[in-house]
Amino acid sequence: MAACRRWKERKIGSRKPTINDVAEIAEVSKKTVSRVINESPLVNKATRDGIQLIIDEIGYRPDPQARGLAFRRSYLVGLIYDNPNPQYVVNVQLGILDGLRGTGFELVVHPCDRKSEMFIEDARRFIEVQKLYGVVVTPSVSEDERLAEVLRDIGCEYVRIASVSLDQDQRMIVTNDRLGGREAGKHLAKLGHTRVGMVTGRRSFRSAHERRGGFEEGLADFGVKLMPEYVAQGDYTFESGLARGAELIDMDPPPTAIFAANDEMAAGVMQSALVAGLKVPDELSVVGFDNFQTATRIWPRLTTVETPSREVGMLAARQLLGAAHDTTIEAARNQTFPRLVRRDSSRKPPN
Amino acid sequence: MAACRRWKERKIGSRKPTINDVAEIAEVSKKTVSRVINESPLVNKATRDGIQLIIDEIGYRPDPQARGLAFRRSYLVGLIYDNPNPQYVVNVQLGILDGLRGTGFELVVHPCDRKSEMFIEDARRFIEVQKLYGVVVTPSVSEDERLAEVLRDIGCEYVRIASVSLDQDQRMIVTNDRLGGREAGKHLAKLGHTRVGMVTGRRSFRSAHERRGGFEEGLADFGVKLMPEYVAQGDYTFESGLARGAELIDMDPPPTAIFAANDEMAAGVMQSALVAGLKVPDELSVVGFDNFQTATRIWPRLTTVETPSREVGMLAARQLLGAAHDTTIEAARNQTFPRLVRRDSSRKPPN
DNA sequence: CCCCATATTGACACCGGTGACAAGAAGCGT
DNA sequence: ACGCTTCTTGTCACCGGTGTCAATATGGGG
Repeated sequence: MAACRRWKERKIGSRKPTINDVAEIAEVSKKTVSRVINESPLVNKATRDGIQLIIDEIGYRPDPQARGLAFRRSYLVGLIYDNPNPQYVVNVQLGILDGLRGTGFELVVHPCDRKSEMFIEDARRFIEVQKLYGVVVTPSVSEDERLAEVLRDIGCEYVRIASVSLDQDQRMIVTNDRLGGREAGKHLAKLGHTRVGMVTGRRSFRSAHERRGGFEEGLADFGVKLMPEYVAQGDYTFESGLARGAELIDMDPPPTAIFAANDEMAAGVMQSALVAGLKVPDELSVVGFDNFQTATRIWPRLTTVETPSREVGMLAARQLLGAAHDTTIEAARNQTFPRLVRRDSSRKPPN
Repeated sequence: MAACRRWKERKIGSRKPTINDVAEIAEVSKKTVSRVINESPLVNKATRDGIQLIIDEIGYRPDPQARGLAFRRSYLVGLIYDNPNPQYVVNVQLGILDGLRGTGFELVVHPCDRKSEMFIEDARRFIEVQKLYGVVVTPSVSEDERLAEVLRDIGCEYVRIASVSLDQDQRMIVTNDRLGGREAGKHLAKLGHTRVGMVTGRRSFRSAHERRGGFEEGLADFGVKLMPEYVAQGDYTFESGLARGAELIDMDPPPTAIFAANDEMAAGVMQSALVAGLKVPDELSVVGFDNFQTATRIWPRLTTVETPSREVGMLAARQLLGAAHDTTIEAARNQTFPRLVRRDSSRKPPN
């Protein structure tokens, strides 16, 4: 084998080795080498081993562009998102990369603006031009059926991440936000809260309805009812949490606990409580959703519901590739479950 | 022109049009079409216009893979980072995408672990295999000279983002953290603080030294000295801010103001003040660095120094591509300047 | 020993672009 | 009219892989 290293020095120099180099050294046709790198079963074991040895020795890596050209698709996976929360995006990204590691696939990011009328055409062009192998779509774009249709139309593999199953086909990772909301509701009800408020998420996000619905269910499990007048419409921004929180606190009587549909809004609610001179958690309990960094940076530290977003990304990537290497040992899970993280912003109601 | 659309229907069907289709419709050789899409000046204007019309009409987009194969490089830009702060990463990412928009380049993300011994080889493989056109490197990997050397070695375009200029060649975006530290120092000194503490950043990060050095300069501008015993070694994590903050507060006499080298640590310091029953800003002023979301989520809202990270990303992308389209109208700026954001966590010292 | 099915390999065109170079047309001076 | 530039375009091989199909061994049955 040292021979082939010398061979390499002389013949290839510092150039990146190609399939032709491997073929020449192994004295076989490039097609045979191609079969080896594609793990075709039609190669004699001895031949395969010999070629593999040479490949390892000279450090040959097939060129994804050439391969893609011949295969008519690339070794790229796209991440389509319009989620404004950086922590979420980065976590999902990391998760996808976890799932992609060692597969030769790379991740191309593509934020988009769902409000723009061009975004569908944009995404389509992006996918078609790059011949993406597949894409992962996060909320809230993942809820756009037009996009899903385009994806099916152009025959691109895809996985949608969403709080709830959106279609019959299984190309989804479901985060079960409803169960998360339920955890929050049960938690507050068990603590003894009965006059409970909520700041909901942006109406156009599916998760907003799931989280609210789940919350009501969780309360109902303990016979507590979420009264409509204690429900304020937020939009997942800190500012809306601040404003709606202030309104709820201002009611007579005020709620003894507020569930905000995400941590950003929960931080807003806590700040409005602070401004109003209300002590959290003694006079007001607050529960959030997401368990992002903010949850532990504010004081008191926020009780919240966590969705394992990095794991979600990994599962999405696995599912995407599973469609390729069609036999992953086990069918990857296609959903995750939220869990309650108890911290210092919730306790039993006063008196 | 309607003719060529009909032509398309009949001949191409729903297939993605290729350069051959364009050539056939225009009745020229594919090489001429190639010249048009590459904006070669060696094409007759009439010919060019005719071909361009057809291209637009049938919606032809050159295949980046084929182009890349022939050009021996891809139309991909890599982002290499190991920065743990999601907000920073996302901002830079968005900025790069801003700078890439409309150029046909796409962004491939590649987080890495600087502590791993393989990370250099990893990055090299990533770049070579994907034949990246260029890469953007963020702190703190950007400070790794071995990586820079590898990049030069394999002839990959690159731009390093760092707090201070690291090499003679101009492949950098400099964020001038020293000036930011100075702003913080001047701010506290002007408020009248003289017994000032600091929690520094991780020693191995260049920015930590810049921010500290700048801070000392800013204080010195007003005759204030940063006493070594009031300097605590942090590592940019919230936890270190919490611990070092508690220690500083515990000193006798305690500092009347603390500058933390990033917002995460500042949040920690503020939490430790809260725990110690110290009122911010009345009894203790706190200033951070970064102006990330956390700064406005905690209470009181944090006075901090902002680095325009999205703009940094955009400039990096521009500079990268500037090397390609070698005449951008004006030489893009290659540095940014921090600015102080005054909020509620700093005021004049007590008594 | 011959015939045929199976296992293994290679030849060749092709994916969709590009570079190098040559060829044809047009304009110019003589 | 002729030779020489300059402008414009085309031919052909090539980038580094793949699919198709044919060619060549190999082994078992009659």
